[in-house]
Amino acid sequence: MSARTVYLIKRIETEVTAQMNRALMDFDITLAQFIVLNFVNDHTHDLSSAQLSRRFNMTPQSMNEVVTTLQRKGLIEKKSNSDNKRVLLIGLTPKGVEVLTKCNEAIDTVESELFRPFSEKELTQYRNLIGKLLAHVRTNENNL
Amino acid sequence: MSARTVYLIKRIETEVTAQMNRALMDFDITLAQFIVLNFVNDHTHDLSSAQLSRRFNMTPQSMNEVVTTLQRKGLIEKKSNSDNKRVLLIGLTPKGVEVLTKCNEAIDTVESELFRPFSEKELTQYRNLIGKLLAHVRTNENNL
DNA sequence: CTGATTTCAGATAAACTGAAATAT
DNA sequence: CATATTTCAGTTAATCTGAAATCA
Repeated sequence: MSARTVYLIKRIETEVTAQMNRALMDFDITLAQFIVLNFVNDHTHDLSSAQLSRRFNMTPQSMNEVVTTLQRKGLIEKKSNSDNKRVLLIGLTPKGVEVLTKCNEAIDTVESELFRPFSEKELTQYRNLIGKLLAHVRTNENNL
Repeated sequence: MSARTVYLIKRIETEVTAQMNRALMDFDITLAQFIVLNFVNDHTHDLSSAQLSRRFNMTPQSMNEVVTTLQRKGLIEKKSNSDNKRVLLIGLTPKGVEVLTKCNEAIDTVESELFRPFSEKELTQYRNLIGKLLAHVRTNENNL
C-alpha cells in the first residue's frame, strides 16, 4: 500500500462520516447537529452561542444558524441569564435529551461494527497513536 | 481519553485538511483540486470527466466544474478522442505537471512534520491499522 | 467608550437536480 | 430506441462577511 498517510486518514474519515450520517438520518439529525447536541449536554453551565462558535471554530453567525435549527426542532432552548442580560444560555430540552440518547445508541452501534476487525489491544493502540498526533499538533499551535 | 474513537478520527482529519490546504494555498490550489490533479497524473489512459466523477462519488456536473476550474488555470486540458467523439480525454499540461510537482513537495513537508512524533515502526503500525479498517468497510477500492 | 453577544441581511463556494444536445 | 457523456441553467445547504442593536 503506497498511498500517502494523509490520504488514508481522509479516506477513513469519509467513511466514518458517511456511516454516522446514515445512522443519524433516522432521527433527522445531521452529524454537525449531533456533535453540538453532545457538547451542549456535557457543558450545561453558562454555555452561550458565542462560546459554542469558538469551540467549533465557526463564526457566531454560523453557529447561531445551527442552534436556531436545533431550537426549531425543539431539542434545545435558549434561557435568559440573570448574570448577563445579553448572553443567552443554551440547554437541552427533555425531548433533546431523549433524541440525543437514541442518537448515541445508534452511534454506539456504528462504532462497534466499524471497529469489529480490531482486537481490544489494537483499538487502544489506534486511539493512542491518534492521541499522539493530536498532542503534537496542539503543541505546535501553542508555539505560534 | 474518553472521547469516541470516531471523534478522534474526525479531529485528526480536520487538522490534516487544514494543514494541506494551508500548504497548497501558495500554489492557489485547493485540496480537492490537488487530489484530482494527482489522480489525473496517475491515470492518463482514457480518463474522462464522467469517469472522474464516479471515482470520487460526485455527479458528473460537479466534477466538470472542478475540471473546468483546473482547465481555466491551464493545468489540465481536454483532448478529443478518436475512439469516441463524445468523450473528452483529460490530461495534465506541462504547467500542470510542474505545479503538481511543487504541490507534492509541499505536501511531503506537511507529512514529515505531522508524523514527526512517530517512530518508523509507529507510522507503519498506524498505516496498517487504518488499512485494516478500510479493508473492512471497503473491501474493493483502488488506492489514491 | 470599548468590547462581547446576538441578530438581520446578503454573499460565496461547492455541492446538488433538471433538462437538453451529442454520440455509441 | 436506449444509454452514456457533456454542458447549460437553476437550486440547495452551509459556510462566510458586513452592519446594527444590546448590554457589562
